[in-house]
Amino acid sequence: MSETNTLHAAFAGHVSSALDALEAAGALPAGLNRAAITVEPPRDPSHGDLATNAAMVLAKPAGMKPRDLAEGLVAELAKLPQVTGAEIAGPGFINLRLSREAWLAELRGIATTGADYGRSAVGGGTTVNIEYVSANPTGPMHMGHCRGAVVGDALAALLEFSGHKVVREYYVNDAGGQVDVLARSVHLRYREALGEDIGEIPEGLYPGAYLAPTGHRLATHYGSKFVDAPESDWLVLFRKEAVADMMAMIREDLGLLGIHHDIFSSEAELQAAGKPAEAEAWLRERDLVYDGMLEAPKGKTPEDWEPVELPLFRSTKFGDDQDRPIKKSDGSWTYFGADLAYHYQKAQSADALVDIWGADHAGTVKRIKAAVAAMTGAEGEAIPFEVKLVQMVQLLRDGEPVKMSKRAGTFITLADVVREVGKDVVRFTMLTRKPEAQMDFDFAKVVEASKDNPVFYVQYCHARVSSTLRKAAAEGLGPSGADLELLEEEELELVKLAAQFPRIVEAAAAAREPHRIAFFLHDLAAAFHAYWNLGNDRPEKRFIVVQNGKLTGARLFLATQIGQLVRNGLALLGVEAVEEM
RNA sequence: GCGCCCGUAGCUCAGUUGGAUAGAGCACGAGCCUUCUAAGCUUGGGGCCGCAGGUUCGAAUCCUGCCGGGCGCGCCA
Repeated sequence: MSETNTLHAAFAGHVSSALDALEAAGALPAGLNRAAITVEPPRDPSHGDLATNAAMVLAKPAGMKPRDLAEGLVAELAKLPQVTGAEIAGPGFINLRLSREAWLAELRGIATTGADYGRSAVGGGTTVNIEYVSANPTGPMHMGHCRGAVVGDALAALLEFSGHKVVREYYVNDAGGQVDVLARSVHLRYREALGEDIGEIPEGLYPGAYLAPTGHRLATHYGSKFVDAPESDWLVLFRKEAVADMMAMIREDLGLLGIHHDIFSSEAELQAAGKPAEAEAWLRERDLVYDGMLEAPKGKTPEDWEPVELPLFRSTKFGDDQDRPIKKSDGSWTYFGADLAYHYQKAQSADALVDIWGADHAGTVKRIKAAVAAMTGAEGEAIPFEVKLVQMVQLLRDGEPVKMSKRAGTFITLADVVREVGKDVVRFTMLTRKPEAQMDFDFAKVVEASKDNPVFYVQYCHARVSSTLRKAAAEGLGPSGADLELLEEEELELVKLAAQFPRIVEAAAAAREPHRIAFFLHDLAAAFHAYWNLGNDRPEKRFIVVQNGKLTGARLFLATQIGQLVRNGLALLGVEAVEEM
């Protein structure tokens, strides 16, 4: 792993060193908590290139006035060769201006590090397990699964880029009642394959035609031996076979999006291995599971409510609203009972856990967080665990909601959408909104070739760089880092924006928010296009100025690095950059 | 009834995890271009960051309580 010492990272270090110097000189008490100190570009560019709040953050614990502290810091920071201006502003900000050479050096740094620009070691090599998709193995993936799949996958790439080991995991819910339904549905298709007229698929079974091949396969393999056999003879077998086929289909769907998990964990195998039972015993020893009665749900009082004694996990002890059953009255495990053991298993081989769930499961976040806290926090700190909820996507066609009905067979699958608009459009679009906000996916808009469409806008930026380089090559010109001092103010602004990429990546990784990368790319593209447009009216501002080879070389060098940055960002999102449009 | 998410320009949304005078696109207004640097450009107006308190040097951001919208809520997955 190549660690990039980027300009922003360097300045965080410089501020820290300056504080060390003040401490050594006795001008600042030692051992103050510096966690809240930031070094970042101010919103208002007139305030300079970088600003730090260090003086304000430390003033109180140091028992000093912010300005006094700031003066000492300014004196230290002004010694740095890259700093051309350091001043105290507002309530105690320190604003720094950096030399042209400092920015040009960063531009060269992008060229040197290339595809690794933005990569960092902030993750410290810790292992993060990300569980995403985990769609029930009862049919092909539909658009409801798509967003979580993309967000999870982009997050995985982002965390890897930021110095984490990442495990991409899929939890296969192959043990519950819905896979029994699946098995029965397949049994019907099996009979169908043997020539029986099965008529209309009964209510309560999966009607999808995608089950027919499985039925046919079983018919070929087993003949008619299960046609009239009791369910107990075939249920387990049919369940297993059907799940295997469904998972093959789901993997294929995921492959269309470029998504490949490292681990597929089976709920059924987990149960067969006795993991939930182990967890229960462990929890009972600590009085975290007890036999008790659930209260009737409040608000709506169902007539069929009957209190039953069940083994309950004390999730209320960890912030949940109610204790939760881990077993049903028939003795089988609840989803939660198995999921609890599953999370414990994941925690064994990871330093942190992330789950990406659909918003419809929001109600169960507290209990699983409670479970992880209880099971991993028994001795020492509980493992860091986050559940990221992604909101639903509404499909639109020319502004009209696409009507879907599973029964009518008109639901749109993920494969349909990828086929229609392409993997890259799907992936990028899914990241153009923060995950916790609902989003519309309009088939017409996502493929529109206009600046209203962020996918196009960002790709166009990359294509423009490529076409410019092609055109220059035809003129015998190419990028060169030899005369970068010829770059002017407008070009330098572009460099300053580009140089923010590493901190955007770092912040996005820390917040587990890959969509920030997409927004940064859009900003970068906007700045690039704006610069490009200067050349419309002023030919001397174009990238290619034939009569000035040195200037052209410098500008092409800049363009090359912008293109590199777009590729780096898109790579994190799992989107391929295009050479032409 | 309870829980979670959301509420930012007319619309769709960002907002660097507490920073300075809150941003972008669309739409609207005004100019420009008639081109191959093509899938337009420049520029302007537009805000009680849902409301009210609180925390502190400082709040769109954190806390509390309301209002409004969405989702969920039993041993389903």
